[in-house]
Amino acid sequence: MAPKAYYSIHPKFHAAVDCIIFGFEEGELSLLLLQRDFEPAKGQWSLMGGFVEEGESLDDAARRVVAELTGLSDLYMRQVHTYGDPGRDPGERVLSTAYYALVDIKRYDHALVKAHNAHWVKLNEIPHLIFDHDRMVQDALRFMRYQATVKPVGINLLPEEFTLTQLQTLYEAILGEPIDKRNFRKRIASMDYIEKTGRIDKTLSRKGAALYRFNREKFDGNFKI
Amino acid sequence: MAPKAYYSIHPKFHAAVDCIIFGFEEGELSLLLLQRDFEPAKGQWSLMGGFVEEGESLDDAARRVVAELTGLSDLYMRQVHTYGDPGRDPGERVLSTAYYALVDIKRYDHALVKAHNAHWVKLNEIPHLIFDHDRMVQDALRFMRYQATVKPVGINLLPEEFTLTQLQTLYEAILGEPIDKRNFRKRIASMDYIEKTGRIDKTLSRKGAALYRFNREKFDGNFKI
DNA sequence: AATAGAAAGTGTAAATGCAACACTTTTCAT
DNA sequence: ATGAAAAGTGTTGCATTTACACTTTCTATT
Repeated sequence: MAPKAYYSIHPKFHAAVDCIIFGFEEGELSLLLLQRDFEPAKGQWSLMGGFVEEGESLDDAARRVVAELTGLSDLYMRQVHTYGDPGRDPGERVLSTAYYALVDIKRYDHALVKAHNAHWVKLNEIPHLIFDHDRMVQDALRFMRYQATVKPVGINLLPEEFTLTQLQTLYEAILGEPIDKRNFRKRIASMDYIEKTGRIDKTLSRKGAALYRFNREKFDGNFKI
Repeated sequence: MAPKAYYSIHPKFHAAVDCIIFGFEEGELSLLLLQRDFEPAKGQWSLMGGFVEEGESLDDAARRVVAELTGLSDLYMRQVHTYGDPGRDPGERVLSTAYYALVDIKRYDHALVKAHNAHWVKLNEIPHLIFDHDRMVQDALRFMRYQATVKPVGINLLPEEFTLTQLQTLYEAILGEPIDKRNFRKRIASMDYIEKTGRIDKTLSRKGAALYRFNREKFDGNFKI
């Protein structure tokens, strides 16, 4: 076994997680940001974060922190990067691991979000954030965009059932460019894991649009990344 | 400013870096692994790692750890992922950030590697490693393979000047599949940042092969990822 | 001096995937 | 009855990728 000194001669650090929480509304991506009514950096904007506790994995800490703010515990989340420069937190040294989360904006707990003084902010209206959170957002956005091109993670931003128009608008928001409707629908049609539910949504058009659903089993079977 | 208690009520953790060091020889990728002659886990195989010290960034710690083993301080390195499950290190709780490094196998310091009881091990001969190092290797390999498909990071595994045959063999090793010579050379010819030096290598064939070099300036100009 | 061996180097044609492009259908509110 | 608004639907050209085999050059050997 290792002698205690093997570990104890080395320093320890606070560990935190910071979460880039993406939502989708009005055809645009938004982030859930805190206007901090607490120290440190009271009054400034930041990501939702929190310290890692004893016996808690990084992934669990990120899930807990996001659930504290949104009330949602079943979100799609991915680790992005760990930021460890000395001085990145001017108070004490903290290593922070960034995670991104994808939220169906119809589902989050409005009361919790309000209690934290958090707000959905559209991507192109994001204010300057504290510490290195601006960079975290850039890194998370790039990573999420990349993932969205190789697997349908974006679907986690939509309700369980969605129309192809919603899906296309979402991908236009994620990629930041318009997509041809016919080419888009051709591509979706070739993905057997995006399947018609048979139900029709009539809230957005007179004609009504077919509702689709993501079939995780078919996807996991056909696809490995 | 933040009250001290904001930080001090939270636990601190040891922070480490573990390095997946790739090399290329005999047409195959290898990793530089330690056969540990020290505790913990003496006698077993592991990645080269080390603790993060006060005032040292994660990137700096990773560079230091790789330099301790190879003597090389100018390597291409990238952060892969941070592993923070409680119990991942059976001794004490340690958060470990994995980095991969690419080494020109002609350049490393043989004495240092020998002193650490380290060995180059071909990818398909890798023994079971301690803790979660097996998973780190899998994650690093996937990440490095992906990066190699979008930018020419593989070139960091070759000497300053290299032949097209060497480059092709390297990419075959990275991607794990054979590549057609004519198609490969057509693609390389379209990359103006891989340029002929005018020099000829005669060590590998009677006829001699043109030596090429990576032009970082041309690449950075033409290409953004 | 001839030659055999070994790696370097070179072009074309078919197939596939991707991008561009505009009109019809359906339904409901007026 | 009709106008408005969104849903839905195929084809063609272009570019990229893949498949495929022989010639050149040099030197070590005989």
